[in-house]
Amino acid sequence: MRISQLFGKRLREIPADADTESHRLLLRAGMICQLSAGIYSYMPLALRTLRKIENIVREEMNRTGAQEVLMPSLQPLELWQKSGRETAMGQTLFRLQDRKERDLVLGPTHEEVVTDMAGRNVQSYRDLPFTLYQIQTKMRDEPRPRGGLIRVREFTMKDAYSFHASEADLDSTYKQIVQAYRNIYRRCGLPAIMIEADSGAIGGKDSQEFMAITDIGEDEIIICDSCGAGANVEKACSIKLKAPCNPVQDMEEIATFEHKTIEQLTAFLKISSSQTLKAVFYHADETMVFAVIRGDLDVNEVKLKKLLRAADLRLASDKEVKHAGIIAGTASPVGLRGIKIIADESVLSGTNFVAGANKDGFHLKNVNYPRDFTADVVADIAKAKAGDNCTVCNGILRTIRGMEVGHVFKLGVSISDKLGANFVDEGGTPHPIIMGCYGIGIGRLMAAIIELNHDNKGIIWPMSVAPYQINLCPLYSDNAEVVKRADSLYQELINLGYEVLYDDRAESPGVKFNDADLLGIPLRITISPRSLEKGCMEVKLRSNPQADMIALDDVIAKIKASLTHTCI
RNA sequence: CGGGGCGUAGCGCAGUUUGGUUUAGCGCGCAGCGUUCGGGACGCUGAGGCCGGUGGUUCAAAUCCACUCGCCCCGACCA
Repeated sequence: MRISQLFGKRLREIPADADTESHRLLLRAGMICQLSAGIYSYMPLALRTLRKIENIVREEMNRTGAQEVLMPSLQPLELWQKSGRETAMGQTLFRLQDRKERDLVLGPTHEEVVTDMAGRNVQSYRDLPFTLYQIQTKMRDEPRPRGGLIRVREFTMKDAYSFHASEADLDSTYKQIVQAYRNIYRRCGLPAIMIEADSGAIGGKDSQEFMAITDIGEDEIIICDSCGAGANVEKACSIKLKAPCNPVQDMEEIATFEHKTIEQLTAFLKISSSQTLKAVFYHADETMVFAVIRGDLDVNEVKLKKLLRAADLRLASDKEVKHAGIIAGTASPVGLRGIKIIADESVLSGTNFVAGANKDGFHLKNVNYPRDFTADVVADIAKAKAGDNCTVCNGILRTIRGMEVGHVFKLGVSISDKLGANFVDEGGTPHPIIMGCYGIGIGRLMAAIIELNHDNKGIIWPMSVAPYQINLCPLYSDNAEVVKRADSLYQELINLGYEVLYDDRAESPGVKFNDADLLGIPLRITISPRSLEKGCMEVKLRSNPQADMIALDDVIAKIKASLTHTCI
């Protein structure tokens, strides 16, 4: 491709609305064009990279034995009502009606459609197992699109679904797909780690996410450097610091005046926050929930929501708190009646806590579980944090941020059961098909690759996903010898099957070099009168500041070697 | 949905507080000609705007008021 013919302008100035590096670079390189919030066109360079990523994904999926299909974006709302996920998806679902006023949705994902299709084509355990996948457009009315391609409303996703007669069989396919995912990230030049994840509203057993580690990532990850275990903070468990344990003493009321928050209370009483109990009130599906946790910890709302099996969980309003007879600032589980109490395990890991007295200006000293109060449920509802200990190896945990570039989980029968997708076993008994599902956002993967592969000049594409392999860069377009050499090398490289971006413009060297760095094509070949006088061309890797002067006769061999060497 | 910011030429911005000196400007980019050229060259000439939209106030609105649409960021949310 000649740059003079290439559609899409490179920008010198940084677009004002772009805050993340991948967004800025995608815009500056002329790769994407925004149509609306979270809705983008992919221009020729971007599409080439997307296609390469798709092909890597396709190869690795095919290698697991998965079969490619293509399912519709237009889906009857009815299917979503049947699966029960219409409400779970809420406003994220794009809805529309056809001319007969039948309700449709634009598919945000395809569990429903694929399960329906599987159900129609499976009768017996003999028809199982199989895995289907597609590379297709998803539409989600995200509340807040952001960061260019990082969170968008219309995007391409590879989504795969596996169908099994047994859990053991699901486990084995799951492992294969995880390996395929690792291969995909490696081949795309994107370091990604696998962590434990919450399976979300969809339910299911195991769930893992693949994360590209970057500060602009939307997820917080708790990670252990000693054993390598990692988990999304939504899911992470940890061993908390011990609170002082002393002989149990009698409970007594103490005046604490205006000291209401944990900070004020600990300063006033000169104790550590781990010697206090904190109360947090939630509104879970129309009922009030009172959560009790040690004062030095925070409630993990995802864990709590899951524990309560609540569709909706939010902090209770001041009004609701008051209505429940709770005095905020000195709320207490002691003597509380008529409200569901959930206690974090940490209430067991200390003694003689200071808790509220549910009486303005007073707190209770020496509160002990279960002597002084009991909970309906005692469970782990605490947020893991940096400095806690790893539950696997007791190492010290730390926090990093990550960008989700893949998600796999064991769905089980949650969808197939509702949609009546059954098989009969050897004995002729029907069972819902056991499922797994596996997703990779292709566009987001491209954005992640840029986030992790760039410098202050521009993108540094890994060879495997670069829009072109070679940037042919002749300087001084009025020099006949340069042009002749460049034209013939361009033709020769194309004949050899290489993908070449030929900078045939009459621009100054500075402009060409800067554009080359911005576009990030892995190999740059510079042809100039100066190098030709020495009987050479200049060969340079984008990832390497040094260029090599290569004798004309050796240039092709050098290019071949460089490409083989940098191909992943 | 809560909080903040922004809509003026393809891009980046000034002008808006205090309405009139603006025929609405600057830089980049764009077109033509010439001189240049190893890390975003220079000169000359030129094109390009219903100042997001609608309605008001006024002799007069990019500028004041009301409504509205759109975009970005933080939070909530996120199979």
